[in-house]
Amino acid sequence: MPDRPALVWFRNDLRLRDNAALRAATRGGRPIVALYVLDDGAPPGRTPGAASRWWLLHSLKALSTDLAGVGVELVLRRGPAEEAIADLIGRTGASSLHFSRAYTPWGAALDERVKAAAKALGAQCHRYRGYLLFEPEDVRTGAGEPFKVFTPFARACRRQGVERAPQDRPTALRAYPERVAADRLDDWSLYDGRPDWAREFGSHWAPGEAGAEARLRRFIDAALGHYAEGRDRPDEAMTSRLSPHLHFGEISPLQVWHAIMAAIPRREGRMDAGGEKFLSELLWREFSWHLFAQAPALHDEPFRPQFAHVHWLKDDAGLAAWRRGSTGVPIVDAGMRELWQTGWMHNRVRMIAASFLVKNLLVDWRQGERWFWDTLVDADAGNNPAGWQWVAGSGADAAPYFRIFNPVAQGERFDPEGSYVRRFVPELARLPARFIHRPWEAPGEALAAAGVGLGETYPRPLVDLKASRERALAAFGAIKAR
DNA sequence: TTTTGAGTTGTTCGA
DNA sequence: GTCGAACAACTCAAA
Repeated sequence: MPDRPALVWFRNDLRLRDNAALRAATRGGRPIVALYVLDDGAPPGRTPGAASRWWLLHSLKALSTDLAGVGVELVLRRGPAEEAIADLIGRTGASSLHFSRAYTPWGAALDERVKAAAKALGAQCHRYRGYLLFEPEDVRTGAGEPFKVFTPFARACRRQGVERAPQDRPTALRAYPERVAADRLDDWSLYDGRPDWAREFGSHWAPGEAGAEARLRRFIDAALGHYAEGRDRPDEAMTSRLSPHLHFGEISPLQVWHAIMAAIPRREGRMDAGGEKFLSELLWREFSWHLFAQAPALHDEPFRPQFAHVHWLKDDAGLAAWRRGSTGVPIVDAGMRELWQTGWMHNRVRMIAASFLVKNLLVDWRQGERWFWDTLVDADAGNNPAGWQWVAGSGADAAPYFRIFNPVAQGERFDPEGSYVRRFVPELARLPARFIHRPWEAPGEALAAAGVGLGETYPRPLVDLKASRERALAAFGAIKAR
């Protein structure tokens, strides 16, 4: 009887390096069967959005190519995953199953169903960590409770430390010699290009493990040293842009952590500010998932229950204008158009655009979360709702509700020349810097000279910033009086 | 159990 | 232009 293969189930770990499941499956020189299943068990509304599907398509192509390079075919199947896995175990006689743990409530439930299915067929089931640096249940307060505040959470993580080292990619993979029935990637219609709304994505992103590693290297070489200040500047390319790569697991947070640690020069025990700041951002990702583990309805219910009583406005026209990037507030519109054109938005601008929707337009944060979920290539079931709840003030460790971003002040502070606005809102490109973030205050001659017709080539602001700020203070203030 | 210090990212106003 | 105070208590985490 030939060697019984090991089955590797790829999920959000679309990489060969530092992939514990893949590595364990190949141990002892067993042949492997590599599987990806389209359905991750997500409920309606949490299935991957359009931008995520574009990324997934290209990431799966990259993984298929990488695996083919070592003679292994990536078998594609539709879900339910437990059925696809049972079918493959039956066909190949696989004696073991290896996969990375999922942290979403639906993914965790799927883990259990898959375990049961494998066990029923006599296959050994092995689950590995990888998506996070710290397992959500491993970080606890002195009282044994999960954390609700970032700073003590981060301190606890740093105390625990990151002891593990990333694993190399397995050498000498052996493929299961027989062909297995599989779907064709093109039949999944992850992105059909009609219309070709993602046509620019390819010039901004390189999905796949090689692209992820190149992005990390470039970030460390070119930006890490200036990250502490530069990370807030949407007009400069100072952020890592690793978020989609991390989301799909083309690189592991452990690989990133180690690369940053190796790059940080230690000066008299004090670590470099940029590197330290970036490690802290990685811990924010951990914190989001730590919160998600405490609040499985994170995208749907406010972490602080009293925020369920905020009196949101139903403003479909305002919501539509926000989505389109035609609110009349330049930094907000630039961000929303960056999102549409590239599938990504700078973190600073995410906060500004989200604050504008939630506070100035008083639209329910869930509406914004949903749009980001559909349009971000890094849409993540932990980070996205946690970020929105932070802005809305309903999160565990959120901004106080009276902290309302002034998009003009933010624009002038973080995009001082207006070059970010000029890039994404070309109809304002010729306005002088002193008016670029407040075109409604520009004198007629300045507008005319720049070819701007307010209300014609570029909209007037949807709301008065001062008045809408007051309105938000009143609306949010009302819930604490309860 | 009680107490104490602290908490990502801000804005506005008035001196 | 710059600076400090007010904004609002509240909850968390640890001593």
